[in-house]
Amino acid sequence: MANISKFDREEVLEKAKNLFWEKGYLGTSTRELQNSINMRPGSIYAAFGNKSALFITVLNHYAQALGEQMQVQVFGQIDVLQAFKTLLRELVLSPNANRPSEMCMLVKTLSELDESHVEILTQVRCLLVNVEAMFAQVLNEAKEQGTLPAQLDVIAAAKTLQVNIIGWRTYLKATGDTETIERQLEQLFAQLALPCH
Amino acid sequence: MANISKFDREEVLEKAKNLFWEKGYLGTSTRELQNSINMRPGSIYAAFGNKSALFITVLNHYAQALGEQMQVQVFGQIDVLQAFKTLLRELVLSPNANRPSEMCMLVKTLSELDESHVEILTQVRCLLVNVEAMFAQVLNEAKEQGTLPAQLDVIAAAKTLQVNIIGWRTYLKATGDTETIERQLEQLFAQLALPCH
DNA sequence: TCTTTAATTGAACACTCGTTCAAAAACTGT
DNA sequence: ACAGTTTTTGAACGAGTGTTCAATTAAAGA
Repeated sequence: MANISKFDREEVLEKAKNLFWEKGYLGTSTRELQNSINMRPGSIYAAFGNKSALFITVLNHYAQALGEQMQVQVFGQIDVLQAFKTLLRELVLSPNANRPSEMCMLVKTLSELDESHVEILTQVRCLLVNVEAMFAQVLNEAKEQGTLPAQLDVIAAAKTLQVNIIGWRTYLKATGDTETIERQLEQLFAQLALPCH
Repeated sequence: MANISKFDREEVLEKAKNLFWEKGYLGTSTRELQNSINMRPGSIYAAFGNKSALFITVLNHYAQALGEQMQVQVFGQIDVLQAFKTLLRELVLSPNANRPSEMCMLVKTLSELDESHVEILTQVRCLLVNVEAMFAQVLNEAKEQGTLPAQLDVIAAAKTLQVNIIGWRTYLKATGDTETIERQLEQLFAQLALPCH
């Protein structure tokens, strides 16, 4: 088993992430991967196992980056709800960011693979649960900060957020209609702030 | 150019649809396709061109079936909105239906492919626009029937429906949590019926 | 410095991919 | 029944797939 230095490993995972994110799991060949991360097949297999194991490692790397971004840009802020909305806008509408794909990598993977790739799907499902939990955590903290009504069902609202974000990013890839999504995002947050529903 | 009888062609497209829908465009090999539709490569290529052309034909077949279902099960009914809601519940929650995938085939395709498959993506985008237009048509008719308020912005509501359905089906593949989606579906229709927002 | 251990290389493997095409079979019209 | 046309067949092609492994290079320890 090979040992890559922590710095290199980060860089390698970042490049692999960009390629996988853009082309998908099936659409990415190991040959492209080799060029992208500048490693020869033997080294890759020594360090990561095989294609699917590398992919799962990349998925975890992707999710962890998201978690860290949330930690810094949301939970570290005074008004958590406002910060969350800002991050979401940046993440979904991304006016400038040159992401490999408009889609969330987790959702893209969930969409492209059938149940014959159980290991990968299981991991994706697990990571999506984590994301939803983070959303719930944000909403809870917002409740404590008084920016959301006390009666709000946080669990249900987190699920609604998840569904909408998935829909938004996919819809954007289909239409590019940012105005509509901007409006829907605004409307959803307005709805959350309502005393009851 | 081969000519398949209309009956056979329908059957072939149906089987190809089921395979492509389950495994995706990249995940389906022409070899599997040959077995599934029981045609030899030469015949397939004579009848449909190549893999991507066959796939596009299948996509159109898929969308047309959806359109016909809407025509019969929604526009043919007395209460259009109610019928639409029923169809949606069946389509999204599908308690018994053994569909090849929980996901919408158009969305699955949109998700899995990057811009290197322009022809396919373009067709998917076009078909999704048609679906959204059908939604708008339903809402308009519901308005005329008085089951939706006159002030409703039909175009915006159709987009909201589209986004939510995409989100619901994807979320269901991730979690299998039908109760949540059932609740969200109910909530969305309740919201549409509100005089204003 | 020299031996031992670890990591990297890239050619090669067995297989699958999408696609083609000459030959065989099945129809058509007379 | 026969010639002409269309359709189907399936072996074969070249390129690409994920993966392996003996040989080479680099690192570590004495």
